[in-house]
Amino acid sequence: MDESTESGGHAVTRTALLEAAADVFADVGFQNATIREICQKAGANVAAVNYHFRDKEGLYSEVLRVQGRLAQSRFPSNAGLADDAPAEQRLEVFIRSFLQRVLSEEIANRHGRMMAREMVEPTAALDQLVRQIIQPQANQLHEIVGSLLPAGTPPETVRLHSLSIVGQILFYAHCRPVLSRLEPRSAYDFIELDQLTQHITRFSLAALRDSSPTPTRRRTASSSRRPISR
Amino acid sequence: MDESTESGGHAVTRTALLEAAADVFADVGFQNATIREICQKAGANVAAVNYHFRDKEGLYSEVLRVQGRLAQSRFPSNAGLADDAPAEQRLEVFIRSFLQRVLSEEIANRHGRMMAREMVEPTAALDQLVRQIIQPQANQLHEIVGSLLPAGTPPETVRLHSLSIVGQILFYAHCRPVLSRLEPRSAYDFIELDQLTQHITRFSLAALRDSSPTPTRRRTASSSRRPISR
DNA sequence: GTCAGTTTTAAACAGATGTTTGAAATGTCA
DNA sequence: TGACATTTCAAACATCTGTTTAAAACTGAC
Repeated sequence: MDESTESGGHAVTRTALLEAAADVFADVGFQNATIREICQKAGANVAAVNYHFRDKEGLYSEVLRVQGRLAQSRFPSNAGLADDAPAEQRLEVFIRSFLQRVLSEEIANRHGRMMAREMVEPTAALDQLVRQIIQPQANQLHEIVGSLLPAGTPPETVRLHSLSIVGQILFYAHCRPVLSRLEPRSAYDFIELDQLTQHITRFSLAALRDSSPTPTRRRTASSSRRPISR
Repeated sequence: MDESTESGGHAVTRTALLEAAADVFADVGFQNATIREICQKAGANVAAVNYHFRDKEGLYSEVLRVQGRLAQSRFPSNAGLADDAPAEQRLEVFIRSFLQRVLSEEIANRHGRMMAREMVEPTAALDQLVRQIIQPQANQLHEIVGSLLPAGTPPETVRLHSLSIVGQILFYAHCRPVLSRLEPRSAYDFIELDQLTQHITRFSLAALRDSSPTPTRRRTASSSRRPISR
């Protein structure tokens, strides 16, 4: 009953389920995925999921685990760049591999799409994901951004700048449906990785270079200074 | 049977349904919302939705319509700013009201949250939304960004820069679950509108000022030049 | 070949959910 | 008031979906 370690033993059905489930979950998300569709794709009986993974959620979190490891080896964050490479270069590499992880729809990349969904409509698995995958990447980006900003920049400012970079990247993952409707015949549908990487890198580097003192409170036009209510 | 124009006649149930539905749809999205919960909140019978709006989707699109008009008057995009105000100022106002529309969780703002959901997990209503709401805003932003970039900047570059700005904004709307988990005790949960507006405005203005020639193709480190497959 | 353990299977179960129905209630207007 | 249309209601209907069950099929060691 302990399946926690995929302990060899040709569990062909189990593997087929993981494979099919990855496809379906990445395509339609946890909620909209049906066990029946997954089992059909896997050529298995409806009861197979419950037998091998306890329940739908067990299958989901296992898929997340497996695909996570897969993605990590497929698109390593540092992309084989030396740790002492110039920060500008490390930023570009970080942005490129992030874009690949999240945007690429090749078969290898169901993880990115699952992550994108998990960010917007979280399941119970998000906590684990944040700890194991998102947090380390955030730290890495903070380190890069920190070394691109003047020494002594407060951590909060570093964080805000990092988030501005991540936001630009994730936008293309989250809002693709809107983009393709905005300008159907434009290049939106057919984004080239290099072009996008270069734009976001340049845009962000320019912003970082020009980082004015620190955005501590300054009154501006028509500002109402009210917190965004929760 | 033609309810297309809300033709007076004190249809109290109809109104209550629209009100309750706006709450529920904004909270949990179209899929996860149940007619039974909406009707209970509205103090109406389960059949009421089908009677007044044909079906669940009819109710949804009507809610979207009504809330759209409401939001437009609540958070006007130009925020009462003169059309000939300096572009820098127009950008700041644009960013602030966008943030308000999308992030604010006050009662008035169910539309922003519905839009955010619609962008990530579209329903049939997205086409209409893009045409009526998103497209005009995109044009407005393009105009602002265009006038901040050197004359003669190709439209594609203007678009990329605009998207970088929108991405920063929407990030906070879409990824809040992740943010609050990343640093639970930090200011993530309690974002102040002014601080955020100022950061994104400065970040973007700096990037726009420094807009290098045009990011037309240049080979960089470890670049693989492969399009992001669809 | 037998037998214990594992895996698969068809069927049914249980609950949720959008929708329909036909009667009852309510409102409108002459 | 009485006749007609509109609106509400409880109940049932039809699907869909995750899960369980108990029997059957399979596997591998002896």
